Amino acid sequence: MVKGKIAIRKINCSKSRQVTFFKRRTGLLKKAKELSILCDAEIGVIIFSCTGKLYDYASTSMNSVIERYNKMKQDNQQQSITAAAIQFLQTETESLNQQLRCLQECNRRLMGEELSKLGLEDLKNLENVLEMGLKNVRSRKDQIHMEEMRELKRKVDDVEQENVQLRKKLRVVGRDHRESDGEFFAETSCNKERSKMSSQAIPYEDDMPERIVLQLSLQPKPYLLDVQKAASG
Amino acid sequence: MVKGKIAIRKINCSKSRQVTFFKRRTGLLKKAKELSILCDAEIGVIIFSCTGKLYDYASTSMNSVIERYNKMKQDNQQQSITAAAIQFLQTETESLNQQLRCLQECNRRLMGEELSKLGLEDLKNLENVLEMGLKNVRSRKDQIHMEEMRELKRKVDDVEQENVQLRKKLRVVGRDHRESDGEFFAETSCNKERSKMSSQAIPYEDDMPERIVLQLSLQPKPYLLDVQKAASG
DNA sequence: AACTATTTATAAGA
DNA sequence: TTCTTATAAATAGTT
Repeated sequence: MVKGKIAIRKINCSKSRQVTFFKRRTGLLKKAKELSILCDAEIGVIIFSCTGKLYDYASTSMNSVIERYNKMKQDNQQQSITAAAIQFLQTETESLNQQLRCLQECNRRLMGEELSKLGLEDLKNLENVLEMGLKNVRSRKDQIHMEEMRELKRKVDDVEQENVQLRKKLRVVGRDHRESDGEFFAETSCNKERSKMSSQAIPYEDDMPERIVLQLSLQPKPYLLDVQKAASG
Repeated sequence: MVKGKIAIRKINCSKSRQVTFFKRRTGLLKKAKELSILCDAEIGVIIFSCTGKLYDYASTSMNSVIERYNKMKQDNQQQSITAAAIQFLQTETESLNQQLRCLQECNRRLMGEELSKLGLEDLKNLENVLEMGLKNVRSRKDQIHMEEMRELKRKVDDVEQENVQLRKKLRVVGRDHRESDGEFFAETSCNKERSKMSSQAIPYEDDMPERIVLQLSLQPKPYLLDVQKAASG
């Protein structure tokens, strides 16, 4: 615009660009200031250089300007969306806390705690639920025992089969080599015992723990503490 | 500043101020645009006229400019705080959901569901917890029964006391009035029966429900659905 | 950063 | 608001 006007397009020469940026930036901010004073306007100017440096001017304060701008643009993201997000998250958090408290109460009752507020009808229901749960747990436990037994029985059978085969082979080899020991191929008492065991169920070993511990490994304590904190906070 | 330069102070004449505002505002926005293009800068200009009208320019978008500005000013309210709030709430929500899932799993197991993943050791613990819970529930039930019984017994005693008093009074009144019926004051068979009952425990009426309903009134279904939704969303 | 030739911006008036 | 015009300001290119 002076001494030969320039085209308004990005200045390629980095050095010139830097100088022009300095001059025009100064000019722009000066003009902004003058306008705000002359016309009693609230003005904010934000400039980021291509190197990322920030230059700004605000007649009042940038926060005031931005806030006013956001207020004016009702459909604005900057505020409306974040406000909505906060609202949503707050509601969700509240609801989750409520749900947690409810579940916790339920849990405690299932563990036989805090029963004083319950009426007879509730207690009867609770008793039924617990009985059913206990039945299921025991049933599942028995199932696991049965499976383990089946597995063991299968193994014993396998080993016995192998035993029979080995004995046959030994007999053949022994005949070829003219054995001298007549006892060699007789069944040992140990073998007799095993073959008896394999033909009937292995007895159920009921190793119940000494006394009840009211802390399930599936519900660790630290977790419960966190819940308490979150619910009260 | 032409045809006689002006001082940079608020223009008193409303008309002039308005005209100057128009001219300079146009100029400022033009300069801002040119600077952004020439020097590849990100620029945002926000102008509020003294009448409250908004004029703005942003080389990219005002949200982008404001966001970048806020990011640069770490100590800013506009975003840092809301961003932190959102961050916090999101973390909290996540944690609460996690806790809910955990508690739900625990709850289901206490109700004898989803046991397939548990090992023998877990099942034993669970069984113990359920036994203990059941014991507590039954104990509480008995306690309530006992209280009710005590209450009833007390009432019976009271009524009997009253009865005795009434009988005494009647005897006095009867004597005064020369009664003719000798049977009048004898104990009735009903009275005899009652006095016997009051001196011993009322039999425990075990009205167990027909069959188990796996839904506790203290854990309503709609609530569980909500939890599922929240956990999966 | 300073100089200066010019272009721009714009105050005042219409 | 827009146009005109005289003139102040801004600034591109150079030193």
